[in-house]
Amino acid sequence: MRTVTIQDIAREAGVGKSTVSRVINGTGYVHADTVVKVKDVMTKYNYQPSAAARSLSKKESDTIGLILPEVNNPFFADILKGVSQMVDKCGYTLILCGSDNEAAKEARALEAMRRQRVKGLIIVPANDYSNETAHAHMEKLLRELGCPLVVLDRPMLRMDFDSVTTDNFSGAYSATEALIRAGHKRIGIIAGDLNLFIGRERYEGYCKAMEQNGLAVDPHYVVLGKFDRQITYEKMRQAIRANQLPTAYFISNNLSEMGFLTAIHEARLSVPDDIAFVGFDKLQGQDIFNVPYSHLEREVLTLGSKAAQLLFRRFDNPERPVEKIVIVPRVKLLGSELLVTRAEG
Amino acid sequence: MRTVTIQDIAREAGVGKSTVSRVINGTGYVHADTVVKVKDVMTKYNYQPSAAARSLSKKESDTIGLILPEVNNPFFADILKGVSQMVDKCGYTLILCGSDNEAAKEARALEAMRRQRVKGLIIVPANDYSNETAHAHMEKLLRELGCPLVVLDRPMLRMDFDSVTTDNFSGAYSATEALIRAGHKRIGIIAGDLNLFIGRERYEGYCKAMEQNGLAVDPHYVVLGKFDRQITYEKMRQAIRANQLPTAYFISNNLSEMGFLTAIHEARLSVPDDIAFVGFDKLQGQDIFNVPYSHLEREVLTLGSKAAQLLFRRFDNPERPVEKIVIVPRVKLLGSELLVTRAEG
DNA sequence: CCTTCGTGTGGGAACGCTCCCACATTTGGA
DNA sequence: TCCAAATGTGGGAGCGTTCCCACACGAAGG
Repeated sequence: MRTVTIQDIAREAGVGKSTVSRVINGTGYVHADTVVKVKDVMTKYNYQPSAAARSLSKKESDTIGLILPEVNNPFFADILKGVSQMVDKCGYTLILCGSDNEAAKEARALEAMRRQRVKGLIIVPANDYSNETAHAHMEKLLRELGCPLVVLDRPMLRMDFDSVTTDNFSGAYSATEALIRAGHKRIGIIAGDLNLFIGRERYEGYCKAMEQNGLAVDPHYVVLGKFDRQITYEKMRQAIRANQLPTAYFISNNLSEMGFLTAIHEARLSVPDDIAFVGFDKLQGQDIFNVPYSHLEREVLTLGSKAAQLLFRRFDNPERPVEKIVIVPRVKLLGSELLVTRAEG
Repeated sequence: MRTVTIQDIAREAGVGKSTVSRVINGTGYVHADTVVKVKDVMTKYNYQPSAAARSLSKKESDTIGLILPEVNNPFFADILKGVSQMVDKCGYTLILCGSDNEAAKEARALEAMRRQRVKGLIIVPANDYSNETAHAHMEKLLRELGCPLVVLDRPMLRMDFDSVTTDNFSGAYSATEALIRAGHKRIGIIAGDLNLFIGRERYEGYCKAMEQNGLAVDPHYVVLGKFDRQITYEKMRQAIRANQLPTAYFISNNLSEMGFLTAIHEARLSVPDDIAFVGFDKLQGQDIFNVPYSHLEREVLTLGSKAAQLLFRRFDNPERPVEKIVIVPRVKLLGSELLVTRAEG
């Protein structure tokens, strides 16, 4: 039971394969009657043209590659959804690879994408390659790709690629400022991994907001959670036991937030009476509990679909100038009034 | 700047393209020196063979298709992770499509998979096709695929395909039984969509456990949440307002659980003192709150990787008998002692 | 009337691989 | 010593498309 080819369809319909090709692609002149006849035969044999043969012949595939650090992290899953929907809507096929945040796996994924001759690639880099050598290596890999590329979420320094990223600095700044406006003076930060670009940006946004408002950053209130749930949990336990808590925290990401909350609940501290906070991105299902879990909100699905759109726009016009879209997260206060009551002198 | 082909490599290395092909695939006889020479040239030119040309020639691709109802639902995201890792590990490339739980989109995804000539397909059906016509149509589509297939999570009746599914009946049964053993007599159910197979199975498991233990199913305690968060929330509000609560619930899935908890917290009821429950699948981050959120646990990542393994085993031996793996979820009680205190006379 | 253009159609080369076959060289056993 | 097997290599057909070119026909314009 061989798979049916364009030749089979042509023979059955009594036409040449060129005509069938024209019907499939809707190109050139074909008599209306012929179109009907050919389409009938295609339906009858349930024919689907081979993408491999087509892309070999056209020297161009209809696939879009996507490389994500972790496919089941809710944040990346949302990005995936956004990309997937847009890719699907525009008639492309999605090839997905996970890098598990490892440069080696990422390199392998890039090789797979090259073998597949993807028409375009969207990548959330495995890390931010702030190290010069690693950065140069990655840059080389991306250049070698030979297809349009969109860098998503994690910025790559100095790279003139299209990108969709978040304004981490201003996000952290406005989150911290919101706490200050609510009357807090002693504000801490659960910092992320300061070796990562986004970790530093968020830290600096926090510092700047403090400084601008005449508040000092107290090193005792800086918790190095490294974007990790377990680490954050342990550091927070320490801080609680040492009785070294500020009145509020800016928390650098959702995983740290989970570690933070676990420690807080364990110690039977209540939010925001004992401790207030604003987190970067919301926790899934946080709204179940009628507790004021303020956070920075960004349209994550939109991140993904915008990246895909950027790619398609580059297909249409390869010469257009590099476009860097920056998403500014908004502060969403779910318990602002409670925050105010916590204000100190 | 053309992409470099096997011919280019052959010319540069001073050998025939057949030899290069043998080096790439590690087949046949090639002199050790020649291997080194060819590999050097490939590295130098950063050559990657075209997957399209290869699969056209071999009449077989190295891609695996995956169709999921919702890519950003944490449950399916975990499945995706499991599949992705296994597919990657075995040197295949993953093509992903989302069906958004719509039969039409699913059919389009299947067409894409056929065009891509995927070597195998893993599918979580958009719905359970309990309707005869819909079922027959879907069955036809799957048969036409012409490649090995694994049905995942949602069983398709009467279909002799390899599959990995959950024993929903016994899961619901043991969850209900756990509540009974904890001393509860008045036990309700947040039922899922009873038009869906898994919804019915879970409902029947609950009924059976009640019956076997001499307890009656009180229709007042049957909440039809349809696996939907909002619907469950509203129905629960009603039940609370009408003061028609059992002492415990079996909850059919994680979305219902979210709706349930929202209503419970809103009414300031506490778990498990006012109301106890066991849910199907755990809520992400539920362990943040030191509250006894008992649930049915299943290794979701494993679901995905097992499906991939099943597929690969069928590649190795197309004639092997159909294998149906059934995962039995385990009851995980996080507050069993508290449940007991709630026991009635 | 012949030419030109618009419309409709078919054949063949090319895309970059794999795999079969042909052939050359070396090795080893009778 | 000779022949067969093992080792090593290259060429060409074929995979299923697209696309260029050739061609056929009728209508319109000179």
